[in-house]
Amino acid sequence: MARKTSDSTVRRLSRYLRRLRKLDAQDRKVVSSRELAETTGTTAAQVRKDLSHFGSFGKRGQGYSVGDLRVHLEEILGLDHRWTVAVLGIGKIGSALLGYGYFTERGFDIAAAFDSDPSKIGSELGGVRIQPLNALEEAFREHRISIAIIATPVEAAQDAASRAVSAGARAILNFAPIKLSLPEGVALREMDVTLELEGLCYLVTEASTPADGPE
Amino acid sequence: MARKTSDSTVRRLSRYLRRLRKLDAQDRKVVSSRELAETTGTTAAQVRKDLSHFGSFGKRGQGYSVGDLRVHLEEILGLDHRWTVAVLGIGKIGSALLGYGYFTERGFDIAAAFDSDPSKIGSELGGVRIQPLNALEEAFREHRISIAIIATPVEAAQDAASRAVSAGARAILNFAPIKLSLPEGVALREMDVTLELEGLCYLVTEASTPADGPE
DNA sequence: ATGTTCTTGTGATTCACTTCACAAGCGGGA
DNA sequence: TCCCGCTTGTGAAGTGAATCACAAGAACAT
Ligand SMILES: NC(=O)c1ccc[n+]([C@@H]2O[C@H](COP(=O)([O-])OP(=O)(O)OC[C@H]3O[C@@H](n4cnc5c(N)ncnc54)[C@H](O)[C@@H]3O)[C@@H](O)[C@H]2O)c1
Ligand SMILES: NC(=O)c1ccc[n+]([C@@H]2O[C@H](COP(=O)([O-])OP(=O)(O)OC[C@H]3O[C@@H](n4cnc5c(N)ncnc54)[C@H](O)[C@@H]3O)[C@@H](O)[C@H]2O)c1
Repeated sequence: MARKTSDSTVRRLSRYLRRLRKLDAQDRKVVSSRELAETTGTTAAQVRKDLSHFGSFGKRGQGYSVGDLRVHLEEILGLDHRWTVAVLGIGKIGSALLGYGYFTERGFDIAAAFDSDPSKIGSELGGVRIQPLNALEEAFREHRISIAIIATPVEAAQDAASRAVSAGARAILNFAPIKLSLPEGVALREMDVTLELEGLCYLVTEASTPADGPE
Repeated sequence: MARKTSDSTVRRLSRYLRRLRKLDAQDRKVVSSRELAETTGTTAAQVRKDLSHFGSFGKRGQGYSVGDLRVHLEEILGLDHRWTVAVLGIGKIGSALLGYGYFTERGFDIAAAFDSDPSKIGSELGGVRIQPLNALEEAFREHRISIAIIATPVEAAQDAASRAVSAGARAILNFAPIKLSLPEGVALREMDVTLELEGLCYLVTEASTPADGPE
């Protein structure tokens, strides 16, 4: 079964799942592609195409069973089990992540936190003890950590990421504004606030250029 | 001049600019599309296509002048002047943003911060005083704030965003995991950590399905 | 001048994602 | 049983972005 699902499809699937979990909590039994589309910001046809890529989960004339589709999506996305995560760099962003309660209920456990600053080591945040970098390899092995979140200063980010990968990380979520180079096969996503802000600037600027009138 | 630049192009332009600023600081005079591509994670042809959409800034056989191209990109992206930003919700994420020194050197000034918690109001963080929500309209007017960053709990996000828009915000950067509905013409970008994490889970899961062998 | 080398700018092409449109199918009512 | 309203699943068509490939041009050496 040769998958080749695009990033944008995966992002939408995540959104559908988020919605389905909410509907499930509200005891809704079925949902149509139209409703799912409206509440996640896409089109009904897109929803059906996305899902049809993995199987046919709906009933014609009726819609999708909220519970069933939820389970299917969790399986497709690999969210049918919990994931163990490590955070590297417990500064402003790292601390915020350790204190973010929502991760747990979404299936992510922050199992370890690392910092190079001796004065931070040993203290606890969000129930996680901050460890020195030399404890990294063992912690990754012990907790079978597969995802590392990089929240170090930009100069340290590449080293931190490489080390996490050597220790067994198979995916990196990077908060530092730098292009990481990682070995083939390691997944990478970026959270780049400045990049997004600059994108907004472009849109605002473009929208207010008086140069071109309507049409 | 009918622009219709795609999001992905704008994102790349931001990356080029980031690189150019660094090269400029290092006193590099010229750069080729090839080098720019390699250091930003794309292809030379893509770099040239992106730029050619706005004009021809290079010299054949030589490459691009770092300084000139930098200025052009700043102008294209609307980064040839400073932008004033407000943060709504000064909790874990909001505090991290107020303390993020890098914004200033990238042309963004956080001019105002708002929170609904009376115990936070009046205190200062990163040189910005936290204000009550009822000061929002005046502050937006006074500082001509056009970008609002939403860092409130998810339940408060829609209200906060709507209020910012009414007060004059033309762009929203949203950290809350919810689909905001905003009037036409207001730009929106999302920072959704959980969505990115879930995307990573999919990639890791997919990469390790033993089902399909190589090719 | 002429040739050589290098790199841009850009039509043409390929590729991938989105939208369209409709047959297939389900449930309910008469 | 047959019909009707509704929604899915999916080929086909449409759209837009990425890649290719090469002529045009710039500098420099001879
Ligand atoms: N604060 C923000 O709002 C914000 C916004 C966008 C991006 N970022 C990026 O996120 C990253 C972290 O930002 P921050 O504001 O939390 O920085 P910070 O300075 O508050 O924290 C960085 C932490 O990393 C630790 N550290 C340094 N070197 C390390 C190493 N080699 N291994 C492990 N830990 C190490 C430091 O001791 C410190 O505790 C930076 O790359 C920054 O550019 C931050
Ligand atoms: N902490 C994280 O690492 C993290 C990660 C991803 C996403 N988020 C999202 O970012 C948002 C903020 O998260 P946080 O962890 O900083 O939360 P938080 O609870 O630490 O802070 C929220 C702040 O918003 C304030 N607030 C509440 N209602 C408000 C209103 N109507 N107007 C203005 N301020 C209001 C609260 O007083 C509080 O100070 C949430 O939506 C969260 O889901 C947080």
